[in-house]
Amino acid sequence: MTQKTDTQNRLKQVLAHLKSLGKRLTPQRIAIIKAIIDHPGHPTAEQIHQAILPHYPTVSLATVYKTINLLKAADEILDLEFHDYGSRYDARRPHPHPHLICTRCGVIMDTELADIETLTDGLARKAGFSASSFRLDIFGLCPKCTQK
Amino acid sequence: MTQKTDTQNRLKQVLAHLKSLGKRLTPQRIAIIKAIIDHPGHPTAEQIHQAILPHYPTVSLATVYKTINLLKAADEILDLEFHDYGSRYDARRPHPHPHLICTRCGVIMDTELADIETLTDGLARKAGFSASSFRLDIFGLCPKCTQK
DNA sequence: GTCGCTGCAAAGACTTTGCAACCCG
DNA sequence: CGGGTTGCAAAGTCTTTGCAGCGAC
Repeated sequence: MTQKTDTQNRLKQVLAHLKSLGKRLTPQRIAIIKAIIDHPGHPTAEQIHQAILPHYPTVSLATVYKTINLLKAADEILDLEFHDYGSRYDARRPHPHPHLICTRCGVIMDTELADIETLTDGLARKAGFSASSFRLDIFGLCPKCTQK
Repeated sequence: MTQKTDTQNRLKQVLAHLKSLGKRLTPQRIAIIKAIIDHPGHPTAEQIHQAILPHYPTVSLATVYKTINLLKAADEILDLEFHDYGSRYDARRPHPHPHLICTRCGVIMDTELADIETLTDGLARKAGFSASSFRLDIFGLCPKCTQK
């Protein structure tokens, strides 16, 4: 219930932002963005495409990529580029946050670390950098795979 | 001087490890590994290849990739996979460490953070993960690009 | 009605693979 | 000498791009 209204609000938020940027809200875009936000995990472009096909059988994978790039330009999506697990997207929480990746089953979990930006900013400043973003991936075994 | 013996020692260390794994030390491999270690920055596969060609004109890019994968399997190289800046390699310091990446000029700098593994291990444990590795990239502007 | 967007197919960048010849140990 | 390694070319994966037609505003 709360879950549902959350994703609905997030969808409205993203669509409003795109509109304010002068972008057109085509049915394809709305369907793609909805699919990304509704996905419980961190879907690949292919998975997003598959989720939409039942509703819009003519939507092409190219349009999915174009929409993802649109969202990236608007800072409304997080693009996790893995060579081993493909590019994964997160439009629910576009703000950078650490991820835990299971090297056995490939599951990706979100985490939070309150002072992470203080830490990365400090590291950057020491070297004369001005930090604007970060990415922290922690690889290991998830609870299920640890047991086995 | 010290710099030179450092890279020489590192080269010997890597070669000894490969030998202990039963791998053959071909001239190509030695040249490739030396080129990666001698490179002051974080070279691409292409840059490694170019660095070797004057000495071994017949070495193919495929062999460079194969050797890189050999080093990865032996945990003797760090593979920084960027979509925007290509895959970059670091055979000097194969142990994971944070990197600073300039989003304007593309320079990649090494950093150290003493308690980083305590931090990542803690984050992982909270979620029931057992961490084995990590990657921390901090994006921003390098000192030179900040000035401009 | 305009001009951005879509869908198709083709191109593109990067990396891996198949295979015959080669050569390290 | 045997089997790992090399070099070439071809294949493979993922993503982007060109372009004609379409449709959101």
